Parts: sequence; C-alpha cells; structure tokens
Amino acid sequence: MNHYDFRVVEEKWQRYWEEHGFYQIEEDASKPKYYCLEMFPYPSGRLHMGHVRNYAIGDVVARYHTMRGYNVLHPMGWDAFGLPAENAAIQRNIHPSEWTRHNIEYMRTQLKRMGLSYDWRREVTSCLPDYYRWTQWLFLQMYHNGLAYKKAAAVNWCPSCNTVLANEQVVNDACERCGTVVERRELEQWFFRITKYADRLLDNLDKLDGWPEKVKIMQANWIGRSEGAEILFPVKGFDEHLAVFTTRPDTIFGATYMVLAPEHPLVDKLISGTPNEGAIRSFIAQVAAQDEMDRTAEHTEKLGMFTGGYCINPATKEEIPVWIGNYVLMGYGTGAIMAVPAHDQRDLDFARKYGLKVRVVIQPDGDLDGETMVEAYTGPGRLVNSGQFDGLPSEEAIEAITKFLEGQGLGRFQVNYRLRDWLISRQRYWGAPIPIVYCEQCGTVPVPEEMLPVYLPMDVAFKPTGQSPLVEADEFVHTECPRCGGKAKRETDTMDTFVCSSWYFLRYADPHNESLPFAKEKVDYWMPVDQYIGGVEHAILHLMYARFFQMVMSDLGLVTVDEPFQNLLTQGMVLKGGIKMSKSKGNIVDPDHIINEYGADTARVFVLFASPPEKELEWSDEGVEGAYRFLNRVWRLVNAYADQLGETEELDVNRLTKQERDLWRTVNLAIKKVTEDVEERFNFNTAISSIMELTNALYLYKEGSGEVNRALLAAALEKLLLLLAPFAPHITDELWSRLGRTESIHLQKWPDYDEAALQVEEITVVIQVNGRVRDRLVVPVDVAEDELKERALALPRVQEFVDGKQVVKVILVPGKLVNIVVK
RNA sequence: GCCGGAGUGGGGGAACGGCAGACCCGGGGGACUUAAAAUCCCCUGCUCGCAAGGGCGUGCGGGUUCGAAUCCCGCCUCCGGCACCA
Repeated sequence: MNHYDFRVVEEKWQRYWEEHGFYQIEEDASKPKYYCLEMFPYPSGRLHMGHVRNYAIGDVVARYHTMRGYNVLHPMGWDAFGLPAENAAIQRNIHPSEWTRHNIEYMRTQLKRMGLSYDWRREVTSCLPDYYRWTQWLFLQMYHNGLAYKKAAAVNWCPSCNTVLANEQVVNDACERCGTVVERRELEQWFFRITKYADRLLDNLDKLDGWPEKVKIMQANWIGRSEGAEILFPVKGFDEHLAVFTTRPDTIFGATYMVLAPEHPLVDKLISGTPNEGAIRSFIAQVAAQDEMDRTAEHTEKLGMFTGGYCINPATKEEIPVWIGNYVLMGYGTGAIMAVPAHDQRDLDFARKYGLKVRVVIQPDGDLDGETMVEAYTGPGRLVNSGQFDGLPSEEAIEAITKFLEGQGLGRFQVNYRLRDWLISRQRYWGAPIPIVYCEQCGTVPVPEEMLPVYLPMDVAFKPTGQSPLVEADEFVHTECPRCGGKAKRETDTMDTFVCSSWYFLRYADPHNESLPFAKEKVDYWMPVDQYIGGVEHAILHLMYARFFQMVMSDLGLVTVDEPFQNLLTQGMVLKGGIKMSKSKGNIVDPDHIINEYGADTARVFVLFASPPEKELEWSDEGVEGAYRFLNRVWRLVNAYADQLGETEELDVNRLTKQERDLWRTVNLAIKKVTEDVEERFNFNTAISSIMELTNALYLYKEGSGEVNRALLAAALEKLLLLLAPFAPHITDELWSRLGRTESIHLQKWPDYDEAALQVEEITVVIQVNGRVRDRLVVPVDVAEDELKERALALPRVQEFVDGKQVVKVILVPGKLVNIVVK
C-alpha cells in the first residue's frame, strides 16, 4: 500500500474526468433536469476562501444530484466588468482587458484544481463582445418597452476628478481617490424602470418557498411598500396644490403645518422676492451640505425655516404655515409632508423646537394634551377635533377621510415605495457600452439590433483623471446616426455591472448562440435554477435585479418562468480570529496554500465540515489538519483490504453475527443520515460527521479480534466511498478503482439504505424519576408497556428515589424513555 | 431607532419538547518504537466524593410542561440589513 499522495491522485482524476468529458451536459428529455448554480465571481486575481466555500457547496449539490439520476447543469463564468480593472490599468499600466483575461486564466486553473464538476464549454465571460452584445440587446428590449429611460438625477460628483462617483467610492463624504469633498450634482442618467415591477417583486416573494425568510424580508423592506393617501393642499395665493403622501390620512385634522424638502420645486416660488429670500437660500445651501454630511448619524437635529407661505388644510380649511425642513427627503413620496405633530415624533420634535401648534386628533383611552405631550401618539384610537369624523376609530377614518377628500378632488388612495428606479449609468470605461447615439437631427437613437455589439474600443488612454477614457475616444464617440446617417455622438456611459449579472444564468443554457441571447427552448428546459448558492451580501441588489430581468423577459415572451431561482442558499462568511478574512486585516488564508499542502479534497472537506453552510465559518489550521487526517484514515482503511476484496461473494444479511449486524446497521444509518442531510437540509457538516462515525466503526471492526466478513466489509467500504464521493471526489474515485471497480464512482448511483437493516431487537430505554435520568434498561423493541413500567419501577436505583413517596403517574415514550412522577 | 439572526465544554460545532455536548480540534493516558514522529486504542463539561454515586450546568430573570438548549414573556450581549420613508 502506498501512502496518500493527493497530488498524484488529484491530477490523475482531474485529467481522467476532463479527457472523458465527464461534466459535459446536454438537454436530455429522458432524465429530470437539475440546474445547480453558484454566483459567478469577479475575476479579482485569485480565489479567496469565500469562493472555495461557495463552490465546494455547489459541487456537493451538483454531484449528489448527478448520482441521484438528474441531468445536472453546473456551469461557471466570470462577472468580468468592473472598476478594479480600470484601477489596475492606471496603476500598473496594463489594459483592463489584459488584466482581466490574465486573472480569469489564473482563477480558472484554481477552480480546476478544486475538482469542481463544471461544464467548462459553457463558460461565459461578461466582458467579451459575444456576451455584452446580448447585454446591450437586452438594454434595447428594455428601451423599446419603455423600461429604460433617461432623466436628470442627483449624483455624487468629485469636483477635482471631474467625475461621478458610485456611493461605494465616497468615503466620509470625500472622494476615495483624491480626498476632495464630494458634491451633489444633477446629471442625465439612464434608468431601468424597476419600480413598475415593485408590486410583483414583492408579491412573488410569497411564491419563493425555497428562499431564506431573512432574504425575503430584506427584499420586502427594500421595496418598502406603504399604503396611504396622496392629499392635495391648496397653496394660498397661488393657483396650485401641494401634494403630500401620508399613511395616516385619518390625522389630517391635526395637520398644523407643512414641511417641504429643501430641494422641493415649490420652495422657489414661495420665497422668490420675499424679504427673507436670502436667508432662506443660505439655509438651503447649508442643509444641502449637511445633508451629505452624515446621513448615517443617529439623530441629526431637525432644522427648519418658515417660507412665509401658507397652505389651506382641506379638512379644517385653516391656513397653515409652510416650512422647509431637513428631515423631509425629496427622494421619497412627494418631497413634502403634512405635519401632524401630535401623532408623529419627528413632527412633534420640530414643532416644539419652533413653537408650532400641536393638536391632538386621535385619542386613545388616556387623554393626550397637545400643550404638554413630549411623545407623539402613533397608535390607533378614536378621532377627536375632527369635525364630522369625531368618534370614529382611526382605522375606519383612514378610508372615510380619504374618500371624503376624494369627493372634493383633493385626495386619493395611493401606494408608495421605498424602491427607486435602478440607475444603470456608470461614467466608466470597463463596462458594457449603452447602445445609444445622440444625433443632431434625430435626438436619442437606439442602436439597431443588427449593429450590435457596440464594441468597447481597446485603444484608449488611461489617465488618473477619473474621467472615463471613452469620453476622449474620438473614434468611438463620433459616429453616424443609424437613422439619418448624419453626425451623431455615442453615449459614453457604460452599464452597471449588475446588468451583466442579471441574466448570465440564462446564457449558460445556450452560451454560444450567435443570433440570440439564448434559444427559448433551451432556457425553458433548464430554468428555473433549482439551487442557487452565493453570499448573503447579494441578498438585495443582485437577487432583486435578476428577478426583475426575469420578469421582464417573461413578459416579453423570451422565457417562460418569471422567477429565476427556485431555491436559494446564502452561505455565511469565512472568518479568522472572529473577523472576516480581508487583506486589510491581514488574516487571509490563501486557497492555493491549502491545496498545495493538503490537496483539494482536504480543503473541500474542511470548509464543508467546519460549519453549516449558512453560518459563518471560523477558519482553523488544526481543523484542516483534522480533515486531512480523516481522508488519510479512509485511505488506509480501504487500501488495507483493497487487494483482498476483489472477488467477494454477495453479502447475505441474514447470516450475519450480532456484531456484523451492528456494523451493517451503522452503514445503513450513515446512508440515511447523509442522504437526509444533503438533500433536505444542506447540513454537510453533520453529513461528514456521519461518514466519520462510519469510518470509526469500520476501524473498530477491523481492529477487533474476530474474523472479518469480507463480503460485509466490501459492501461497507463501497457505501462509505459513495457517500463521501460528492465531498471528496478525487480520493474516492481512486479508492473506488482500487476496490476493483472499473467505472468511475461519479457514474454510480447514490446508495439507498435498507430499512430492514436499521431494525434492532433491543433498545436502551432511559428511566427517569421526576424528569431526571436515574437508570437505563435494555429491553426488546416490542416490550409491552406494562412490563416496561413494572421493570422500571422495580429497579433499585428507581426505588431509592421513589421510596416513601407516592407515584403520581408514569409517562412512557415508546422506544425512548419512562418517566416516573412522584410526590 | 426599526427589521432579521445568533449566544451550548478550552475551540469549531451536534441534539423531531425526551440520555445536553455527536463529530472534529485541543488536552491526558496507553500500545507500537532503541527513540521521536506518524499510526491504533481509551479518557476528557464543571464540581463534591476513595468509590458507588450526588449536585450544578445550554447569555440573564421569570413562565408553560411529567420533562425545556428547544415553546412563551421580559432583559443583556454580539453579528447582519435598513435608517429622519411621512
């Protein structure tokens, strides 16, 4: 027997699988399909442990389902556009495409060394024209269906770099590159109309039974649907109305003032030419600056100023003052509120600070006093001070008052969302160009589909100005209008990389299609993804954008299903020393190092064994050692018998000794446990522990004094390897062949357990007195209840505790325990 | 502040309301060895006890139950998400 040389074993089998096209998959109507997908990585340079964990989990799921007889699609690709490539270009004078290609090549070899069962023929790379061509094509579908539009939006602007920054690039209100304080600026930007799908994105969550509740809640909160009313307040002295959104129209009689966001368009009209105009404008400028300051601060002080204008409360007909306040946001609702200080804490704080009127209109049991109250009452109650609505419960008043206002043309039911439209414009080079040209004659013109792709030019200059090199790429910018042939300029913004990752899972179904992003029938065969696996950090954005795309495509008839991911598994982070592994913390463990020292099988077994997938994983070098020891133990065990088990007779379970039956039961228990753990719960850690227990039992049997039953041993070792195969694919294939099997273990069927083998003749029953374990009894499984009770009561240890007391009752849990309750 | 999740031995982690701590690591002991490593076997929550055995133990305080790590109520701590959302 030679020792476990994982290098030789892993190389050998990786080559064997590749040469024999093991993981190359086609549609096959004769088998049930299973689409197993892990989130594709950004090619940052090398794999990190989070990737190893993610892909190890996915590979177990894929291999298990293959053994279960499914036709398994298990692809991999690259989310290859993104900012780091541009930074590398500037810092190291290497072209983003070159840098990215290089990283992909290296990371691909890393993935291959992990022994993952990908169909590499289906690899997709989002930065290549044969992929982004279809990203652009999908943009055009959005555009033609009114789902892509352009509008001015406030963005983070760095005056020194002359460019827009993504939120992530703004650190403490300063540009992350040059440290200049960031401004807000209005720029024309492209958007996808995701808000049109807000309700469907929300409602469909109920259908997603296979998603973690946590993720669904996060998405629901992000969408932030709230029901209420839009109410129009006539503006005194102007022929117009101020619209507000409120979830509490029942409190309108308590609206004693209005507050506008500083950016609200009405502000200008109200203050123009008034004596206070200058003061107010400087206040607004101050708020605009402060607004950017710390949005994250706990409770920023509420600041405001009276505009001098008034509105008419449509319920009370009173004139109420219109204020500007920093606590009202232009980005939500209408950018204006009716302030009901008695029933909203923020309004109350504001009213107290500026001495505004507080009127109680909802009265719960106690009695609130508008003069003295310090805490707003936001609960339900009966209406007071509300004219004809007095006495009505607030829940009913919501509807009644909204209808009342509606009758006057001053209100209506309205649903509001926190969700904003998706801003997809990036003033970046390394992204998919937005296929739009601006013609001097025709205006905004979409590039016709047959002219795609709009190639990203390669010969551009990278300067540390922060400005996209596309802007100065004259050959790219200056073009002909596809409609009139006249002079035109190309859009120089590229698309957010989340656009690329919103449909890649569909391209895997038909990765080389040159006339369409994918053939519908192929996508229809594979979709939806049966199991999607990735980091929880994508719980909101990526997963919501992908759902949105899928819905749009299903509405356009490009696909049939409208939810892309049937089941979702969000894996936890990889920690070391209790904190997330990161370069800046200096606590990185390099996967290459582990694979070089211990091999891919060990790395896989360790990350799967150390923690359940959804939880965080604490890295442990000793733990890796343990996983390695375990595989060595399996190696020695199988090799010890490999030569002798070549031709054994069939296992006859009816002729086993007691000890042998116990071993056979352990085998079958392991099959049951591993199957359930993998299939139902993804508890790979406990699955592996069962395999370890089986290994331990086999060692004890081997080391025992008796003659070994070769047929039993052969069967047990086979099952052991089959169970371990999805976790440690190389060593199991090697050992499988050493057991004399000529066909790879990965082509075998997943083992079934034998129900009969699980049966026992005797069981140990726990005997409790008042819920505390006092003794145990070994009894036949079919023991009569009365007899069990009698025997339990007769036990001397039980008698000690029962003596002199009265037996109140005896609880009997069949097969488990007897609890004698005494007083 | 709001919404999630988690607190179990020295560490990672197991436990359909029914033997708390499977399995792995660490620690201790034994076997093998001239010796060490590797390997194989045994022990390993705390505490009292020579032992048999007892008591205490799942963040804290209550409760439900014959029986609670698990269910309910009230707290504390940590992690994640959202954050003046009208």
